[in-house]
Amino acid sequence: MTTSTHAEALRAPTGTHDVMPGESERWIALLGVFASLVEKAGFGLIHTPLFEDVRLFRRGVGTETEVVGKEMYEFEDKGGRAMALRPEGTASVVRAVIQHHPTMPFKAWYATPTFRYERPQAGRYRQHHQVGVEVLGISDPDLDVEVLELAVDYLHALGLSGFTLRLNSLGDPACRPAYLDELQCYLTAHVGELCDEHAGKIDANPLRILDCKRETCRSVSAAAPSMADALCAECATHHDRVRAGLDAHGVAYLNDAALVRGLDYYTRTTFEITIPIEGSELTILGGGRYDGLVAALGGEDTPGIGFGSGIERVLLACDGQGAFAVAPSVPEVFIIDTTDGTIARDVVAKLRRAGIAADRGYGGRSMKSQMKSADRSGAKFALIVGSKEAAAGTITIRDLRGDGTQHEVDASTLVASLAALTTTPKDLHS
RNA sequence: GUGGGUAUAGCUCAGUUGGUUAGAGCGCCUGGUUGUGGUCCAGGAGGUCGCGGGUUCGAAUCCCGUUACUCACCCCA
Repeated sequence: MTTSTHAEALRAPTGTHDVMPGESERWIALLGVFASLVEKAGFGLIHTPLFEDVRLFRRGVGTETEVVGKEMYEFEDKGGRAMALRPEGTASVVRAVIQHHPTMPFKAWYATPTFRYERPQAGRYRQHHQVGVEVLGISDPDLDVEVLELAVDYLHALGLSGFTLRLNSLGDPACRPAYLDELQCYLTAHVGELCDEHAGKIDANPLRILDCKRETCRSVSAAAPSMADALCAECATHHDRVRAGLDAHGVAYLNDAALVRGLDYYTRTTFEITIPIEGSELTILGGGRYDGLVAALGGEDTPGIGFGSGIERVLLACDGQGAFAVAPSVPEVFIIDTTDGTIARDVVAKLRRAGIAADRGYGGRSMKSQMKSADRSGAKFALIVGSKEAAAGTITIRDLRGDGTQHEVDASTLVASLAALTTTPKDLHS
């Protein structure tokens, strides 16, 4: 068991991490919570490739975005094709919809690794994992409310609280271009007051500046024209209906006109959920409507909406709140065989086929050391086979979690004896 | 991409103004007689002190470089 500490030792690449047994039980449980929630709402699981033609993300997410412009894992395959590891979940789903023409509405959920080449820090990875949902084919604002409620219900189902839902409308092609012009004019007039970072971004991404946290930009953006005032009648009506739905259902939110998302495809409803983690606010879920995306990627004009949520960040938040603790799985019984191991070999197989979670000791180690393994395994019972039991055709069952009582049963009735042991206490008390 | 911090045993960390065979706790292994864990006791395994170079009689300790980790900015899940 000697491991090298040399520099050349292989390790997980920067920004990636292993989810080891002991921790992975929690991942299984989280996926179970999410799956059962969204399946009840009519969503079906979709798997799409981890990598796609790089043009999908460039055209879908936008070349000007950080996510695509700077952070994408791009590579050329052996056939010379330009590919990219997915930096977000929506584009692939939309591509699949365009490719397969499912009947509308189309509702799908996913759980997938997501890749962004950036400097890792707390809650930020180069490979992280997201669960999410997408709905295509419906522009009804009541659907927006449903999707938002799913997001909130998911976090509540994990036991999280104290998070903030921010909501905004980014308008649509009827009203956003005019607003952007207006905003750019305003910003250009005040370019001298912007921070160095953003002074050069007025043309590329003016909305971004509204979200800058520096004092200089803040005072400029405070007086900037607001998208909320520039929404066309249709977008305003849509937004009002979404807010009315959330209000009617008691879903708390903050209407935040400065909320900007990092992906270009959003229209109308956009939102994100943040939560305090170790002193700072971390985004754990984000999404919105993307009514123009399908058409932009070559499909028929189809509205869409969805969200993605980072599993690592959500679990970090759970840690911070002591929420969603998941016990590691343990065997029900642990078999100890100090003879030649034949009985352990046969008993463990028999028990597992009977649906009993069973583990065992190996290598003919001493009774003491196998008992230690049994204890560590977390099993409720140790099944002991020594020379005495082997000769008599019996097995000793020892209670490891109670007072240590043990009794010898006939090997042929083991399964029944175990069943009796696990149900007897219940019968006595009821 | 920019800036700060850290790097010693599987894990969490000590290691004094540079000084001889590098330590602790936890974990792991083996024992504490005749077949029994969780407590206790004893013993044991396990470290080119991240890597490379320099200063020095002598470097885990000082200097430079490098890599990794980590935190923050940017951005985002």
